Amino acid sequence: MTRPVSRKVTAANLEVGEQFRTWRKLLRLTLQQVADRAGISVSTLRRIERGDGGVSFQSMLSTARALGILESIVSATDPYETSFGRARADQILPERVHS
Amino acid sequence: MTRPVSRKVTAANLEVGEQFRTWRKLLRLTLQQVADRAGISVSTLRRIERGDGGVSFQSMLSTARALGILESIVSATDPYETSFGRARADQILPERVHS
DNA sequence: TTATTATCGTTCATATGTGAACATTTACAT
DNA sequence: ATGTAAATGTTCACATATGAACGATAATAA
Repeated sequence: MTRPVSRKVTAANLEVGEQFRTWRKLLRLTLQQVADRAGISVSTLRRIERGDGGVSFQSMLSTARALGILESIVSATDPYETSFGRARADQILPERVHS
Repeated sequence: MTRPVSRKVTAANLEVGEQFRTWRKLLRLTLQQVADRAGISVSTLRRIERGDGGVSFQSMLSTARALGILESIVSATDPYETSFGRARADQILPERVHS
């Protein structure tokens, strides 16, 4: 990444990290337990919760799965979940691109 | 990442990549345009859309911001957006951890 | 208190993501 | 059909994420 990361992105990264930590606490799991379930190291999980930029998206998704919120993330990026996406899709896209 | 990534995570990664691409098409933007707005290279953006594992979370968030769906992702991971999170939070957590 | 566990903050070697450049193929408009 | 822009798929040097190990601190229980 050549260009410095925008503040909004940094803030989002930080917030997601805190939310992951909150999820873990709600589930009464330790860093070790979640790391094991996610298949990542405790080091990386701590980086995630710290909002440390640069953690791989895979590690994030694996952690999300370990916390039971993977589907939630996937739906959040689905254009067809928004009125804008549904409205524009019919005009622009020939057909649904994803299932 | 020592342990192989789970199939569900791989599928999620793939799906998010497709969705990002759909968003870009809906907005009638080229790879170059989105990459510029996100502050990442076209190479990385292509890896994202391809669902190529291992792209940094920062790059994903930067791209999400360029597509206008950053907030959507952040709320997707918010425990307080779920009934479970709200219900358990009062019992377990002393106070809200994040704003 | 003491013991036990969890979390934190380092450092370091290794693995891997990143950006750039190139040629090639596809898509789109005229 | 022809020309132009976009997308693709390599390769490569460089930057950086990853996992492990260490000690220190904090939290929890006995």
